[in-house]
Amino acid sequence: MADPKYREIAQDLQRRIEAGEFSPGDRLPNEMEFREWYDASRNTVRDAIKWLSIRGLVETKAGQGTFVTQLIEPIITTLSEDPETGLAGGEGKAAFAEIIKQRERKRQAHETARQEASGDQAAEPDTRELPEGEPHASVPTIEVKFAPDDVAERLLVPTGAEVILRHQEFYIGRTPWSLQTTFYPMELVERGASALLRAQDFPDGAVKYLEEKLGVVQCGYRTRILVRPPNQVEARFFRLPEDGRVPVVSLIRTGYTDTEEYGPYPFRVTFTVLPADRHQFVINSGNVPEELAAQARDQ
Amino acid sequence: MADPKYREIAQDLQRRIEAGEFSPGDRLPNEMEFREWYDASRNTVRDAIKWLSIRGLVETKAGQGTFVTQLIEPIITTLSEDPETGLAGGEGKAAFAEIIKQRERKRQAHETARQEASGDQAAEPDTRELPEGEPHASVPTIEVKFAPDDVAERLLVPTGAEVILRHQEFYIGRTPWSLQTTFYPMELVERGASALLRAQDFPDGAVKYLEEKLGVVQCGYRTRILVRPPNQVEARFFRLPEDGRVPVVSLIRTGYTDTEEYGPYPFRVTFTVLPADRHQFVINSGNVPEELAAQARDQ
DNA sequence: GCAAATTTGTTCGTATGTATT
DNA sequence: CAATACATACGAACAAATTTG
Repeated sequence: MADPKYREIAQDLQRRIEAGEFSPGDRLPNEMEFREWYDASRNTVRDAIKWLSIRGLVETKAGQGTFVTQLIEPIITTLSEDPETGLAGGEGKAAFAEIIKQRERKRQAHETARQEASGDQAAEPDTRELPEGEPHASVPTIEVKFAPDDVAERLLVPTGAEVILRHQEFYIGRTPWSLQTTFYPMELVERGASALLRAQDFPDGAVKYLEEKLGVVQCGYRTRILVRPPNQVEARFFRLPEDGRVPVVSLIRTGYTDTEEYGPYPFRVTFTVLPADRHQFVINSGNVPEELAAQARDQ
Repeated sequence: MADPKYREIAQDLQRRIEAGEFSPGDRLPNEMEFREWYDASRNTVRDAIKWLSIRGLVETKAGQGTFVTQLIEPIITTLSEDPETGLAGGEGKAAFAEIIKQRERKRQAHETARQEASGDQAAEPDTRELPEGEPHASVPTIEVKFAPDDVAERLLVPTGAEVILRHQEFYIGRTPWSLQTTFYPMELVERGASALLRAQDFPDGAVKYLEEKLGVVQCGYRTRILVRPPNQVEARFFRLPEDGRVPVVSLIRTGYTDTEEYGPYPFRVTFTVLPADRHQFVINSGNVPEELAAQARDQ
């Protein structure tokens, strides 16, 4: 009992929103109106709105008003290998194919839904949109740096050893999609993989290049997934709301090779960062019947 | 340019914290002192602290003060199958073994670190602690319900069909760890799996039980991963901070079976919820040399 | 066990700044 | 340029949680 007033207001508003009194995208009454509704001061109303905003239910826009958050259609990334192509999910170009496929599925689902919509109590139409435009990558930026702790630990090189850093930004049309940074030990360049230092894309990916150039075959990889608040660079790139409510997912993928000469060792570590509010991930284990795998809406 | 005052203060404090002027767990000066430091009103100082608090850098405790957030040692869950045991990661009992193993590794790492600590500029000691006590599960609660949309879609039953819901809470010692709810189609009970309705644990897991009882073998499963704000029940169970800054990770795992009689079909869907600030996930693909897999600290 | 002191939390009022229409 | 709506900033008072004496 006896919640503070601003939370009572927030919860009443949450109830109203969830009851459908306001729909996603709707503008809410302005602060002055709420002041009268709830007989509270403007600051208290603002506290309530802030509480809802942090929880992602509403968004405020200076000069415009407060709006019920529009759900975002999540982009889904498969992190397990494709059993057919054997391709690693979630990285660079490999992910391009997936977003295209997902769009196609969505289009088909819409068709089906339209045909079935002869029924009356039709489920609410899914108005969420995937970002428009083609997926593409920025030109990579290259740096040679001293390995920070976490990179050194993963590449099994001494802290402070020189490593190559290749950084790319990915977009879907004009929507920022992901930030990706890969570290390679300098040793690969010394052994002849000089193209790692050139600021240009590898058409089939850097892993493929290393395989062809040096015979360094990726025999396996480990992906670590964690969730954290965005740093300033990330918040700006992804245009995340100022209030810091949207976390990012960080994928840390260490690739291993195994040669007779050197034995097994890690040869690259890739950090991929994505906003957590518009990305989901899928892992298939064993035999998942693709045709049944529900394209269920997310809870 | 010209950031608002409260953000200038917040960023100055962030810089000081990151520079080590205050260490994790330290109490910061109180609001009145900050008021003098920055020549700002108490409310402005509070706005700055709130900004840091949402980003997880500090925590406020009424009557005590504001503290630099203590890093939490993440619990790591492997979502790919164990190549030896073939066991699904992240679920119920299977996860118990992992936390035990992780603790053991941590203990060993500490030993090693102590021996190497003869060096001078020793890396800061990792003071983060894993939760104490043994992992254990609550007695399951059972319900028979009409399938909500998302469950129905995943189990390929009509919306509103009856399903069995088994819910459990997992703890490590007295620390809440995860909430787990599994839905089974009613049909499994009709075919004889009546123990699904009994409020008791399956010592080897429900999947094993269904295999032995009905010959329903899980041939594969798909795990969907998403991040979202906690609902009220989750926030209370996990004792998440009131300010709503800690999101939860939701794992949705659909298990498939494939029989000659019925063909392939989904036979269960499990929703697992974990706080995102103290959990990380790992997926192994291909051949990852276990002895090399870095126990790196997280960025 | 209680009372005082300390510290953050809530609520009001008011004025001015900034973004958008 | 004017009107509207949210954002920032200050001041003040009291409430609630916690520690300390």
